[in-house]
Amino acid sequence: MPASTSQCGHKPSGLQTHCKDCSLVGLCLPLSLNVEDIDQLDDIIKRGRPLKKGDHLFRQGEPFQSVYAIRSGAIKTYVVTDAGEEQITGFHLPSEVVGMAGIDSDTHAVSAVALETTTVCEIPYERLDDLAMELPQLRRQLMNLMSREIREDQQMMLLLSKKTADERIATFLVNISGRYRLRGFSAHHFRLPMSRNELGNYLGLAVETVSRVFTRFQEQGLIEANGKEVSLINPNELYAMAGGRCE
Amino acid sequence: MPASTSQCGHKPSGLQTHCKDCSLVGLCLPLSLNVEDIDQLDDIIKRGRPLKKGDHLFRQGEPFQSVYAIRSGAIKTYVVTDAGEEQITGFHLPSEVVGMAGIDSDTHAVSAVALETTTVCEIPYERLDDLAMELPQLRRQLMNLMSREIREDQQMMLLLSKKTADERIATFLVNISGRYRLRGFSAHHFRLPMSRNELGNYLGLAVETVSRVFTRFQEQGLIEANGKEVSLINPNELYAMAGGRCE
DNA sequence: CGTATTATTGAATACCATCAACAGACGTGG
DNA sequence: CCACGTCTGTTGATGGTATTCAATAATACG
Repeated sequence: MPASTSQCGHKPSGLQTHCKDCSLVGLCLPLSLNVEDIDQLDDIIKRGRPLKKGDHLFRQGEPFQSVYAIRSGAIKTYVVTDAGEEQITGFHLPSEVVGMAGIDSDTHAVSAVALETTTVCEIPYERLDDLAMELPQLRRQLMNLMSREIREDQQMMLLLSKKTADERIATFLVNISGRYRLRGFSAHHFRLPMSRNELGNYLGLAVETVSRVFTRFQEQGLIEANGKEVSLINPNELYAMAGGRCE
Repeated sequence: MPASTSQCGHKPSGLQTHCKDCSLVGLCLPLSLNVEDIDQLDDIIKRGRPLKKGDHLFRQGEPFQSVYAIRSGAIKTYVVTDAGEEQITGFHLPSEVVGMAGIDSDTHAVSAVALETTTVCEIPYERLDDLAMELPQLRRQLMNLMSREIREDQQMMLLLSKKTADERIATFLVNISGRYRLRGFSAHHFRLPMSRNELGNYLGLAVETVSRVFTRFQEQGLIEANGKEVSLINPNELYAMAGGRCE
């Protein structure tokens, strides 16, 4: 199954696509730019060929030159400790921008890898920074994106520090459901792009715990799950269990 | 004891202080600005009277108007869940900037409270944003600050997700030690501005666990602790235990 | 079609939280 | 200055939640 891009009306943008034709223009960096400004941003963006599942977009420690907006597919970002264990820091869907944790150093702070076939827009940071000088809206949008990421990471700290396994999974499901809806996909039925293992890693749980909670949620009639296919049967209950704040 | 400002040569800046006279100029927002640019930044900064321990600098949900650079003292930031429980998202020392998680909304995303007598520089965001248009260095520094915060939050996610209680405390001690050294204070002897309770909350541990780890570390000759006074006896061992990455 | 990876389920263990009691620090007011 | 109450910190005993270990089942992949 060709994943997300086929689930709704989004056109999988071809290599030549421009920002103004992209269905994600209302969510992505160009948000609130006027037409001429969008063209300027468009000029500095490089559109590469698709990444296959498992391909790295960049690796922790590599020279930092660009940030990347996801056009289709899904990306996970992760950090590795000295001990070699990895911590997934985020799953990223179309319109989201990855790589911003590397801005203040000359190397990438995280690694980014495709979870499925994925296309991205590469945005050279030097040129983006120049452009941000001229376009106040763009500068604000950049700051907003980073601010939002800080807020989401802090919500994640809350989750990892205070929530039970059930609450973590519920929070995750409600959160990703909302993000799919924002992008025009079904909020109640979707295919998770990540494995149970990656989900557990991200949520601070063992794989087995993730599995157990999924089966328990099914027994309780909260969800139906068949591998990575998930349907939310009782979103309200999940939302309550998640403790409200999910986005 | 009048806390941090008396521990080394830093002059506790009076109300009239300007950025160019501030001992923190090499760590704070003005970093890498030239003299004239610093004056421009200086013009938009409001310097208020000190906050007493327990005073709120701002509260989650209040209108977002400014970010704040800490001049002396210490601040904790925290989020509260719908259930009313709080998660501390950071402890902040002089030269650090708080409030940036609220940039992309019109309300503050976290609350900020003084842990001891604290002075701050208020920086109205609208004017900072305007100034960022003219001063490329300032814009970069702002982006750098946010980028760094994202990285630190992600390291925190790693800690909360993967580390044991011992590793968490060791990581915290090594981290704050380095931050004190950066600011010209002793790296091996300091007074923690937060309670055991707050430390546990931040690190995802129960108060009792924090207490036990502190006593165990003392028995092992790693530290000496007397309430909030802490000496690092064997920093190398602590560093190893922390798993390297601490900043 | 066979192998490797991923997912599920069960049993035993470990780590930390919780509960409870006490000790010490702090601050207030007598 | 000391008595008092409150808050914070320490220590011990117990229990729960999630991990770990182990085995099997299902899925993906060449």
